[in-house]
Amino acid sequence: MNASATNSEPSPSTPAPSPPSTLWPRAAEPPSVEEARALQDRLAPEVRAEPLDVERVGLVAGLDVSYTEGRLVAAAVVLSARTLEVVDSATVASEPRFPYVPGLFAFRELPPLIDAIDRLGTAPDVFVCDGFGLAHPRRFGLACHLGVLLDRPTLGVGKTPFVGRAEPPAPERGAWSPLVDDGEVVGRALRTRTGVKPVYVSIGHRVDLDSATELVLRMAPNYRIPEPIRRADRLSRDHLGV
DNA sequence: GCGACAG
DNA sequence: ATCTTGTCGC
Repeated sequence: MNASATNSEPSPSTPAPSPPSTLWPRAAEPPSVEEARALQDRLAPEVRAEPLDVERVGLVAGLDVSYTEGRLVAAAVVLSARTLEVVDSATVASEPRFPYVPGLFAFRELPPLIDAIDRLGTAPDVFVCDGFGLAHPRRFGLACHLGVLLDRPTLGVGKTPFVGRAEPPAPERGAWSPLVDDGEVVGRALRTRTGVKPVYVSIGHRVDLDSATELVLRMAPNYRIPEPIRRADRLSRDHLGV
């Protein structure tokens, strides 16, 4: 549609290249910090919140990345939503190609995570990310980015607050309070274990906050961190040799 | 301008 | 993320 919207140097005889930043992370070069923020602003309107029938979710994927001196291992672990048993998994070893910059987490972890997901032999119904989705300065955290990229349901689970504020939920498991940023509800502080500090849930794409909350609670019957993420964390760490 | 800042 | 021991509590 907007074929002339991209400003680039005149290229005399080169076939029109597709817009590189739009295709990221398939693009060869990582974007600059400025380009990365602009890309988030451009893609944020694509995010859709819609109800997800949690009863009918069969497979849930957990994603995480572990690091050690210039190396990283990304892991994707697929669990049966009903039994929480691992039915599939994949890892990929690589090197960080983008620094850790708060707000640009996806540009660091998405490339290896995509690779790991590509190596799966199953098609998960939902992807659970270690981090945030809508609860992000530009409303486009890692979980949103992955969801829009795959056009699949995604959600984020963070261990510490990033943006917004939430009252402490009641101490019982299942209790939650809205996570509000700039007058907007961007997620929930959710108690997955009675008497233990909450996790922070936000939608990524193609789920709504109620569905996300229900799913996270279901995936975390015994520990604070949802089982898919726990397994991905362990797998990536083991594969790294730490 | 200063501090805060997912993992 | 990672660097790190013991310790309080169910």
